Amino acid sequence: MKLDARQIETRTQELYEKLRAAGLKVTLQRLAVYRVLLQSHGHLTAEQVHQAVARDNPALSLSTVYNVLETLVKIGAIGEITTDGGTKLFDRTPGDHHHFIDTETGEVIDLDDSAGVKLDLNALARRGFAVEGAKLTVYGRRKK
Amino acid sequence: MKLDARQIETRTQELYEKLRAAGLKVTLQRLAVYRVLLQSHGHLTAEQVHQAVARDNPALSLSTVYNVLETLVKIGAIGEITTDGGTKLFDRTPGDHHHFIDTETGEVIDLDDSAGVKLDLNALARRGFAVEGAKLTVYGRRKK
DNA sequence: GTCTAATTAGGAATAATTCTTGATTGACTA
DNA sequence: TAGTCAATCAAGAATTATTCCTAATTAGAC
Ligand SMILES: [Mn+2]
Ligand SMILES: [Mn+2]
Ligand SMILES: [Zn+2]
Ligand SMILES: [Zn+2]
Repeated sequence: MKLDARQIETRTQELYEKLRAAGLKVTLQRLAVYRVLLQSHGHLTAEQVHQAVARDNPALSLSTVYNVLETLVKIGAIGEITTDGGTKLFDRTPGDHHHFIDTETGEVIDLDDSAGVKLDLNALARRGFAVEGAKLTVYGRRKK
Repeated sequence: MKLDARQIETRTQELYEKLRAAGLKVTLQRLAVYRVLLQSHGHLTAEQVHQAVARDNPALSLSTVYNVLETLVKIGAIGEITTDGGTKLFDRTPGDHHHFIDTETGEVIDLDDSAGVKLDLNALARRGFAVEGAKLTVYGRRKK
């Protein structure tokens, strides 16, 4: 699912705020990398980000992409997930949320609250596990 | 949680059967690597397996450890998980199951059925997702 | 015991990520 | 608006986990 123009605008404003709040500079490189993620389907490798960024901005180096992505993760502007194969993906959406991975296409889809995943970890707490967070990955095929 | 001697014996028999069923040879290296995992707390990196194996078997090379682990995964004798940091861990227990990761110690603990995790994915199916499997990772601290 | 395909040891190759360093620049100041 | 400087960036080297390659060894069939 792609974001519409309005959502991208809102998220871009948020980036300015988060950078300022962290005392970091607003640079062309940070904006470019962030926008690539916002405009994507949601989950990209560093290399994919670099390629997409390079279309408009061929001078932006891969190590800068890594640098910027790390910074954006640190200030909570984006997220980061690691798939079973070990591939690291940068995630348009920060914060804990669940994923569906299509076993045929490899596509990664966010499962937000409306997706209807019911997860109850209360019994864990009663057994001495202090739960701080949880990540679920569902595998299968998306029909139609 | 470590396995007791009886469980290790049973699992070792299973390895013989799985290797035979797959038409593969029973080698000293395969037995040694498998036993290290059975005797561990459950989840080890390839390097940790190599170090543990090297105590009794210093000639067993790291590339053989990788080879053997891959074979054991392929025949379903062990499992493989990738943590959020990207670390690949080989898992004494094959098949889909959930994990708890202690955010303080890094320890990985299996959550079997008795742990009381309740997961309901039926609503997903109604929304066009054909579920084949699911992996949950819970983060937090184990008390006491 | 012989034979042969499977397996192993050792090292080279690969690939993703991180590190290092000198050049560049965003943002504050006057 | 220009000066200043710490923050940031580009480029490439280094690192590290994993995979690949190949000649020597060996399990298991006969
Ligand atoms: Mn997401
Ligand atoms: Mn397990
Ligand atoms: Zn996501
Ligand atoms: Zn496990």
